[in-house]
Amino acid sequence: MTRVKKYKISEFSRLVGLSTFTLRYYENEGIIKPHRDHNGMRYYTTADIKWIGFVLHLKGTGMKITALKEYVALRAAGDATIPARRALLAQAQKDCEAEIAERQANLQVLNHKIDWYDGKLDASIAETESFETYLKRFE
Amino acid sequence: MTRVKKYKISEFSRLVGLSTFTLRYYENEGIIKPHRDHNGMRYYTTADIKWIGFVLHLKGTGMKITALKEYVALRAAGDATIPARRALLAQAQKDCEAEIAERQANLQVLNHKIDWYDGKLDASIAETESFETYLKRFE
DNA sequence: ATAAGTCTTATAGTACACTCTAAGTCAAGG
DNA sequence: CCTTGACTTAGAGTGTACTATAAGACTTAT
Repeated sequence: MTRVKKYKISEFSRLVGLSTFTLRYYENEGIIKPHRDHNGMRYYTTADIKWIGFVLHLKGTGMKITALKEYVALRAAGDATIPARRALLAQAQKDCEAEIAERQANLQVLNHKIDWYDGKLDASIAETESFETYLKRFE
Repeated sequence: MTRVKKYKISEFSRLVGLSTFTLRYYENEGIIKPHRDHNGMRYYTTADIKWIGFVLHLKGTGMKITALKEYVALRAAGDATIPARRALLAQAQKDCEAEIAERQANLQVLNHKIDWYDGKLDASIAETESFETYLKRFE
C-alpha cells in the first residue's frame, strides 16, 4: 500500500510554476479538479502535475482558455467524445501552424530590415536605396 | 509635376485594413503622422501605406506598441540613432525567434497527442497506454 | 500558543491593444 | 442644400487571462 503523494496548493504552485491564484482560477474555469481532504483542503497529485503540464503545452500552442474548457468537458463526457476531442486538437494544431507561418513571414521582413541596416552601416548598399526597393529583391 | 495621391482617413483605412479608430489611436501613440490639408483634415500618402505595412510586419513578429513607439522616436531623432534602431530590431528578432521555437515545441506535444488519438482510434496502440507513457518515447 | 497557511465569495485591478460613443463643429460632394 | 464624412477631447467598453484584495473562519506546523 504505497500512499500517493499529496501536494497542497502552495507546494503544487511551486511545482508547476503557476500562482495559487491561477490554480484556483483554473479550478473555477473547470480546467483542473484537485481532490479534497477530510477538512476540505485541496490537494494535488502527480497526475495533476502531468495534466497541468499538458495544459501548459496546449496553452503554449496558443489555445484559448475557452477551447481548453471545451476539451476538458469532452474528456469528462467519456470515450464517445474522442473524435470531437481529436477534432478540437486538430484545430489547435492548424491554428498554431498558421500562427507560426505568419510569424516566420513577418520575421523574414524584420530580418531583411536588419540586413538593410547592416548594409547601410557597412555602406555596402547604396545610401539612397529604400527599404522597399531592397525588399523587392526577395519577391 | 505629378501630384502625389492623397488618401483621406476612410479610404486609407480600407487600403491598410485598419479602422479609422485604430489609425487615430496609432497617431496618438506617435506611430503614424499623417499630413494635414489647409482645413486640418488628415491625409495619407503611399509612403504612409508602406510605413503602415512595415509597422504591421513588426507587430506581426510580436513587437509591442511601446517598442514600436521607441523605434519611431529613434527614427525621428536622425541618423545618429541607427545603431540603437538596429539593436531594437535585433531584440525583436531574437524575441520572435524564441517565440517561434517555443510554439514549435508545444506544437510537437500537440502533434504527439493527436498521433496518440489516432493510434487509439485505429486500435494500433494499446488502449491502456497513457499519453505520458507514449510521450516518453520521444524524450 | 501562535504564526502561517488554507478556505470561502465576491469584487476590483492590471495589462494590452484596440474599439466605440458622445457631442458639438466644420467641410466636401452630388 | 443637405447628407455624409471629418474634426476634436475625453472617457467608457471589450476581450483575454490573469492577479490581487478583503474579511472572516478554520487548520496545520513549529
